[in-house]
Amino acid sequence: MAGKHNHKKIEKKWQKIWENKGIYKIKDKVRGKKNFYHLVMFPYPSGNLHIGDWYNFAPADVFARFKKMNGFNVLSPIGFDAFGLPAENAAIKRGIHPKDWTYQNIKTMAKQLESMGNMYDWSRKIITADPQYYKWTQWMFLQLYKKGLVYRKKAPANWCPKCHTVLANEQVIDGKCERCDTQVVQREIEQWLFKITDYAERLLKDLDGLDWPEKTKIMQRNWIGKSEGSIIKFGVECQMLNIKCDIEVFTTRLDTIFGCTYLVVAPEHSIIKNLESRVQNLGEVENYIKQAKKKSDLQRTDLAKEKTGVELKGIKAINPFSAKGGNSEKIPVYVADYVLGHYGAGAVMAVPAHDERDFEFAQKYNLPIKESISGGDVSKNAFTQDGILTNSGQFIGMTSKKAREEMVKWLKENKFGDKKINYKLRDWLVSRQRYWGTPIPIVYCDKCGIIPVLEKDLPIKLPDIKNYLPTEKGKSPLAHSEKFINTKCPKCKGKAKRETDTMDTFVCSSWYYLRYADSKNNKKFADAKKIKNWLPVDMYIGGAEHSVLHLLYARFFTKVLYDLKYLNFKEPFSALRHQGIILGSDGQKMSKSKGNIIDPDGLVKQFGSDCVRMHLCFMGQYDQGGPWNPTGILGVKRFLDRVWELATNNKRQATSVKKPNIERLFHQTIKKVTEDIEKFQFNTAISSLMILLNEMEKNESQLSVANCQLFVKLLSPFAPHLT
RNA sequence: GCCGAGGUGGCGAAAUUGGCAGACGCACUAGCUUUAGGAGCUAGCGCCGCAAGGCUUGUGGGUUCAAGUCCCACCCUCGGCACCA
Repeated sequence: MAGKHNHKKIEKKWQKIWENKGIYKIKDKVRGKKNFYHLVMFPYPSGNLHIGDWYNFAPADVFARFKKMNGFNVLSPIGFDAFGLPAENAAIKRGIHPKDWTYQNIKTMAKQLESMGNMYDWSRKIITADPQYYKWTQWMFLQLYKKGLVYRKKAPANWCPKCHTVLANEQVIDGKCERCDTQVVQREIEQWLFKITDYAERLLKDLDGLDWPEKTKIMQRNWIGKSEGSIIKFGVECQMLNIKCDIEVFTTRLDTIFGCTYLVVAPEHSIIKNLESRVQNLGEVENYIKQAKKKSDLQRTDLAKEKTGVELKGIKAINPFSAKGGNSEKIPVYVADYVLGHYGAGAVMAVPAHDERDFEFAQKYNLPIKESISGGDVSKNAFTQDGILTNSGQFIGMTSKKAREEMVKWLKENKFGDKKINYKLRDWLVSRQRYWGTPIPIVYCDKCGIIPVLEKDLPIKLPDIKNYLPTEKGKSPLAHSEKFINTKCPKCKGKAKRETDTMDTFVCSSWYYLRYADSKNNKKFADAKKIKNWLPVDMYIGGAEHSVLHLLYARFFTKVLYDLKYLNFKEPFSALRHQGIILGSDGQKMSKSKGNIIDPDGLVKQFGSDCVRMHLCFMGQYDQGGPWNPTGILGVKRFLDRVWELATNNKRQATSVKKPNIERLFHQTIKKVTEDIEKFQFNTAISSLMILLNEMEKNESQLSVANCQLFVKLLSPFAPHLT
């Protein structure tokens, strides 16, 4: 064994031995061992394994091996998130069929993954674009459908003009498409949605018990955006009135209601249509609404600096508190696009004295500013904090908090409103007008209407069509395929047509962690017993970019399946860790155009997989990332060569010479490495191993074979191929 | 604007129940060694200074025998949200 450390030969050798012996084929149960489900977020087949993928998978494998050495029966599976826009766009760009492109990439990437020497159980591999897999994605859709959690709606949707498809709200970043950076526009399309909002409260509450980064939990909480307030009915008065109606508003600051000097409704608000005949300046109003609708979401927020609106002339609202007091005060009603149609009641009571937005609007349109909470100077600025009520009838002198309680009581007693909780979370739009995705298992029958496909008819296979390019009209490419669309109605057996949209790829990844437990099952998405053996996931590792998307959707699916009694747990991922992002040596985000991409294959060739794995662990804090240092890896290379020298020295005496310092240092290092890996502090674990090696070399003559073997063992989660 | 994370040598970073700041590594310098090296070994390496000595954890205050660590104010960088009433 002595001689220079030849990583290429050794790594190949061990990888072959591992494979032949099948030591990473994990049994569902091993006597005397506890199961540990260790999972990395599966990659999408982009073409090549990126250094960022390595940074996710390599340190994660260190943790998995560590757990295994600690006596757990560790499942560490891998697969491919194969459907979706990124893969499809890349294929289209190269003029290759998405299927060919994807499966070709999977082949290369599987090979690259094997070169890492991770303890993956390849026998459980899943590919979400395989019919055996998406059969169950479709089955999931049907379960949600049965439970009333799927609905169809024609509504303005985020449309990416370049990808030719609708996007979920979560996929629109700064008004642009998450994938191609194109400005997203609003477009009216019929589409399918999942009622994730039904689960808002549970998605919020169940975060508390999770061992997740606090940051991620906060991001999810903010995304769900719970706010507690009240709903208030303002009476409406028109000239020549015989219509009696109300405008409902939502507020969290009921205590400020005596300062309300006008109402604002969103351009989408139904009151405008309903009272059309009473609006004296209808032309002006309609024109304003038209202008507002033209704006994209981005423009609506970009124009935040300058608020605009139009009064609905001829319509007045009556504050219920003043109405009851006898001298009902009539206040004007405006339509303005700073009020959102989809949140709360789509209308607000404007209190310029105590709300910055209303203040700005009131100043611009010369509306009265009436103080109702003391503590600020409302002639200069809106005073938005809580305080003591003034100018507020029977509530004068109360604190804001107390007033809110008393005023809700009053509202309820007088039937003018009630408490109300609102969430920012919106339903999950899952229709995609694209080829490369799971077909939605729905059929349209002239007689029976919209009918779900029967479970026994699954999977509805994605046809191999040549014309897979997205269309500008907003029709899925599947609409071209006569063979695909024409079918029989599952109910009346008459002629019917298939839904041609495919599902958002996040649907595929919302349940894949369950499939690994039983990836080849033909009868169920996974056997209940096998699920019980492994789930929930004990440690989940992946990028922070999924903080709200994938992680929220997966939690939603788990809860639905729990309610349907398929699962006995409510949360899929008990513990979660994120890796940081590795930047180019120039400190910039890696990209082909900047030419700063680090190629992991080249590094492995030059330094070996152990060295690359270890360097990634040594770079710094795992969740931090940072610029790639091109020379830093040399230190790890030297270290591994020195370990090799020490470990392969045949002349070493078998009997241990008791050297107290060394023995003590061994104990300290074992403790430190153990604690640090548990905490994902791989960098300091390695540094302690380096310190130990330095000491060992200084006392080389006194080292025993056992010392060296122990050292190699300590090192083995990081460098599993050594010796 | 709001929420979150962070700011320590030339570089990546250690160290926070307050106790010698800079472990470990990269780069660098000198010497040894090698036919040669971008290999190996030995030594040095926060900054200023010939030295004695002084200074040093984003900035400014404060608490303390003692502060990177605690308190107050502010600046900067990164990530997220963004008219959510």
